[in-house]
Amino acid sequence: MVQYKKEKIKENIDQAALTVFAKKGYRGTKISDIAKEAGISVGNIYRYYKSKDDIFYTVVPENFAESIRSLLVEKVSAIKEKKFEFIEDNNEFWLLNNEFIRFIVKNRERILIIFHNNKGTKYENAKEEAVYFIVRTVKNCYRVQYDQFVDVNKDDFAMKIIYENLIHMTLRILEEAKTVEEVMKHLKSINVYHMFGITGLLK
Amino acid sequence: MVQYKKEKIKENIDQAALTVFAKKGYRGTKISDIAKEAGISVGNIYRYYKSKDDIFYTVVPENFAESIRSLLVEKVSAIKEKKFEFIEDNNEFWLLNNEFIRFIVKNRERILIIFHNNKGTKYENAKEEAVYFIVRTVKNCYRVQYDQFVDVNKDDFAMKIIYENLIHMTLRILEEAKTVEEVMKHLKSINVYHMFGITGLLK
Amino acid sequence: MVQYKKEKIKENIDQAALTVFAKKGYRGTKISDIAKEAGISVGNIYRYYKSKDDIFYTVVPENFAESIRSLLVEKVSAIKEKKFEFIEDNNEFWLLNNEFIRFIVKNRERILIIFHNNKGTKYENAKEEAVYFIVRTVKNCYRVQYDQFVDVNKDDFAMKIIYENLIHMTLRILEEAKTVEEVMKHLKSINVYHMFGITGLLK
Amino acid sequence: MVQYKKEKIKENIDQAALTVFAKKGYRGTKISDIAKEAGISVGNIYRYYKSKDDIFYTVVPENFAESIRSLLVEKVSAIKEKKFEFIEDNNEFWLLNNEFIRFIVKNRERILIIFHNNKGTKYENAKEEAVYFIVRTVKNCYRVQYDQFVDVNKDDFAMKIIYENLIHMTLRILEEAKTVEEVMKHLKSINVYHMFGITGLLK
DNA sequence: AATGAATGAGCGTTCATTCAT
DNA sequence: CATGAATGAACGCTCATTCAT
Repeated sequence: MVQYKKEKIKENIDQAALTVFAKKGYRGTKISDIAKEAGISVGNIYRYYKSKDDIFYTVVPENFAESIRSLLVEKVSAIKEKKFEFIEDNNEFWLLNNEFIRFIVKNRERILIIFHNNKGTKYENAKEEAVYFIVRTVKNCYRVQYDQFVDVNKDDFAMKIIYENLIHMTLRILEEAKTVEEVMKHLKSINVYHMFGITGLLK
Repeated sequence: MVQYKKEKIKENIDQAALTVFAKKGYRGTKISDIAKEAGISVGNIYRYYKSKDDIFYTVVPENFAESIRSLLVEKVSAIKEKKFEFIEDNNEFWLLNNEFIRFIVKNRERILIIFHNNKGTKYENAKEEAVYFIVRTVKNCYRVQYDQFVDVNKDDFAMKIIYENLIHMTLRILEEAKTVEEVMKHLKSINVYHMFGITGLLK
Repeated sequence: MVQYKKEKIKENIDQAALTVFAKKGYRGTKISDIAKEAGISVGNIYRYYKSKDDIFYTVVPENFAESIRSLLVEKVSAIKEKKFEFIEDNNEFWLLNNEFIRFIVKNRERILIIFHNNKGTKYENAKEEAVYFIVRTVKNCYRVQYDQFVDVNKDDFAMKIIYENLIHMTLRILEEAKTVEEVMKHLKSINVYHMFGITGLLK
Repeated sequence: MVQYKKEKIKENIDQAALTVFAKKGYRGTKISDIAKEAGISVGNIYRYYKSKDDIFYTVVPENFAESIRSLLVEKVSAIKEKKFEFIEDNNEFWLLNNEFIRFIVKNRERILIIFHNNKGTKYENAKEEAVYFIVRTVKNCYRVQYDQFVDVNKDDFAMKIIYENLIHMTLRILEEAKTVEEVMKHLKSINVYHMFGITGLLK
């Protein structure tokens, strides 16, 4: 029972920390903000965590960041198997499957923190690294068109920017859309946009 | 000579401030960071500026932010006059003219600060406002297709995200490309990408 | 209990602030002086007050300064009603009534700060203004003698000095005498001195 | 010639220092204030003086403070020889002789600094000490009346206050009157006031 | 020798962390 | 255990003092 209560408080802190970190960023977040959000005292937080860093890397652990990276690898790799026609009539396209969406919606704060509000943390390069991997995968997937494009335009960097912003758009959707359905709808729109855009560009 | 030297130091501080503010944001920047970057002492900065705010709003003045806004208005409004065919064979398309590019390249840090690293400054809503305006203009430009799309998909938000990211991509290019030529090349790519994407989406 | 403690600390700070401000003046007072006098840490003061100014104008509020001014108006105006004979055999003379003395003794530091140690505060002109008012009142009271004296001696300034120093003597008494009785006794002496002096001068 | 010039600059600094110290007090005075007043550069001041303290105790030397004290001793002691009748028809009374007035007018800033604007300096107790001496002298002079008064009223402190304020009034006159004549005129008034006051009190 | 730009110690203030209750 | 008051290190800024020219 005591154990239960203790666990409950920890969860409150965790959720409060996620909320506040996602809203104000690491540096902009005061311990007192988290305490207020969690409905407990400042001092009590230190019964559960030994520092601001400890809270941060517990609620947004490095292995979660790696999971996201792996998931991205898996999802992006899956593109190879898909055909372009999927875009318009198939919801299974790219990232758009319920399981995945549910996952990112459930972990929206964590993801936003890792890729968006990461000033002062280890994740400052997270977005860059994710993009690097995605672009590499896309290269392999659309090798012919991609190489041709890059060869002709010498613009590997444009690809990087474009995929970085595909991530960015996804994050923005997570930031404002709260339900799986909403997120799904917006993601569909930006994926159509992206597929037409990237296909047109590589043509 | 003394005057020259003094002017030189001020320029050093300005450049150092731009560099550090663009990298660490307003709040993340310590006066000592700027001093170190400028190669002078902390106290000496206060011979040239009377506060951190003074430095910030001198190197990134509000009327510059307004210039950018006006320029965006002008540029985006110009879309109305253009036809889609311009995309592929005409460099005059959208933002792509030398004068404009040279301007944004010259002012890259300033622009990055206003739209990217603006926490704790008056510019916190700059990106949102710019996007709001652009979307409104685009609505008028592509009224029929736009209304149809939003009507069918109820996804005004996707449009907002897409244009926000058009800006974001431009900023990312500015962040990494240093020469007018590079910026121009990358901008062309992402504009082709965007035009195909938006046209495909609204179809 | 906690509430009690908190209130106690605030009172400690207030008293410490009054003591130190009265001794060293506003500018000469460091937050660390107040902290030391109050027996607490520097940072802790900021749990109770948000700035040095906040401390100052809380312990010496502007409306207190106005009360003093009003009280002086009232007391000095009362001179008109009194006759000179009161001097020697009547304690009701001028400022000398228990209620008033008790008030100024209770608020000794505050009064000293307002009229004596006011560099860098809103009260820099408090003494000058009080003197101006008193001289004006006295002029009306002793109009004939006063005009004659000033006319003959062209020495309005001497009157200003004399009343300024009547205030000054009162302040000095407050500075060193701690009890109502002591203050009363000394005030009586200086009032006798003053009445003989001013009467002799105007004769 | 160079020596002459150097001496001239030193005098400028001295005069500037006196002016500014008298106006703003020791702590309120910046080296740059003195430099500006002297019409030279900040750095140059350090060719003539090695610190702010050095300037201060050069322009207001401790032996000058002692001279003033001695002069007061001499002047106050002279009271013994005078009779009360001097008050009204004799300008030689007490401090009122040309030589003395000319001296204090000439050294007005120094005197004001020692007795008035002495926060943060060795002279913080100068006024108190001067008063102590004067009161002691007066005690001897008017021994009979004084002892009687103090005996009856137990108010040694009132005497202290009264003489302190005689000094204070003199200082205020020095502060605002610039010519020997003016100072003389005002001093006469306050001396009449004082003699009537003290005589009345001791009666 | 003169200038005024440069330095850094110190004060006011904030906030992560500790501790008395 | 929980609380929130207390602490002190660190940042923004000022100004006495030093130094390059």
